[in-house]
Amino acid sequence: MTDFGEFVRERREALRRGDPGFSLRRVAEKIGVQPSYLSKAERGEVAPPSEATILRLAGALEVDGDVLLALAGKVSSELKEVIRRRPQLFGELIRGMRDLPDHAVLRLVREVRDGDW
Amino acid sequence: MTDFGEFVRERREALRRGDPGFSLRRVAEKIGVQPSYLSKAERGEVAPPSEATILRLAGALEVDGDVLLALAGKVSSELKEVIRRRPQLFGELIRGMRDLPDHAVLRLVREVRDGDW
DNA sequence: GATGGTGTGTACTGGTTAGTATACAGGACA
DNA sequence: TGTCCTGTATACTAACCAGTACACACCATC
Repeated sequence: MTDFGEFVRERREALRRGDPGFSLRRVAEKIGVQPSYLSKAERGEVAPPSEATILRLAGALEVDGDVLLALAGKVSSELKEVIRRRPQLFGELIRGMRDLPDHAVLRLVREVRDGDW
Repeated sequence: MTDFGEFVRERREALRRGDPGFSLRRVAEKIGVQPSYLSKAERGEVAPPSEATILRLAGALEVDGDVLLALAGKVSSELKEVIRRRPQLFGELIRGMRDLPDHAVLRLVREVRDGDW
């Protein structure tokens, strides 16, 4: 699960090349944690932060929240909430899509988005 | 979140009307927990059990695992795993389906099931 | 009236989560 | 040379999680 840390560090350093405001300390301050904690999280020395902290971090680093959560081995509680409301429906749907290729999933995404419901 | 407990108790008592093997003690034994713990879980005095225990309980009571997990405020880690693999795709899909009526979701379920991929 | 079943109350626990607080060493630059 | 910034090491913690262990009181019924 240290993909999370690697990703964050690389993303932050990349941003920092263009803006010194992305030092570890400044980002830590922006998202409201101790610099030592962010340091350890980036190096995978501690488990990834909580969902709330990850989402603030995603905001600060301008990356997709769901992606950063996934790298941390988590799923947004917003998505879980949707599933929890209709568990059998979403359970079957998601299990059914497990092995579908990306393009097939994407087709459904679009079908839903441009929904003719 | 005591819907979980109520549901379990009612389901168990219903089953017990036809089969005395569904006493609290016997079910607890079957799923491998202490009777006092199952008692408290049924009355909502403790938080719902872990995912693994809930799934064994669902098996013992012959109910859908996803449904019982949902009543416990959880989502199967199997489903989370599917989402975690393609977070942006599934993130958008699920968010997009949040407010769709059941029949629309069901249509997609069928579309996936009878997949013409 | 003991035995065996039922559910429940009380007390405790080891491990995990999500961090804080503080001190430290190295480099830039004035 | 001092001071300011960088990242990191060390030590600690309050709250929560997922239970266990055991004793208790209440019924049946033999």
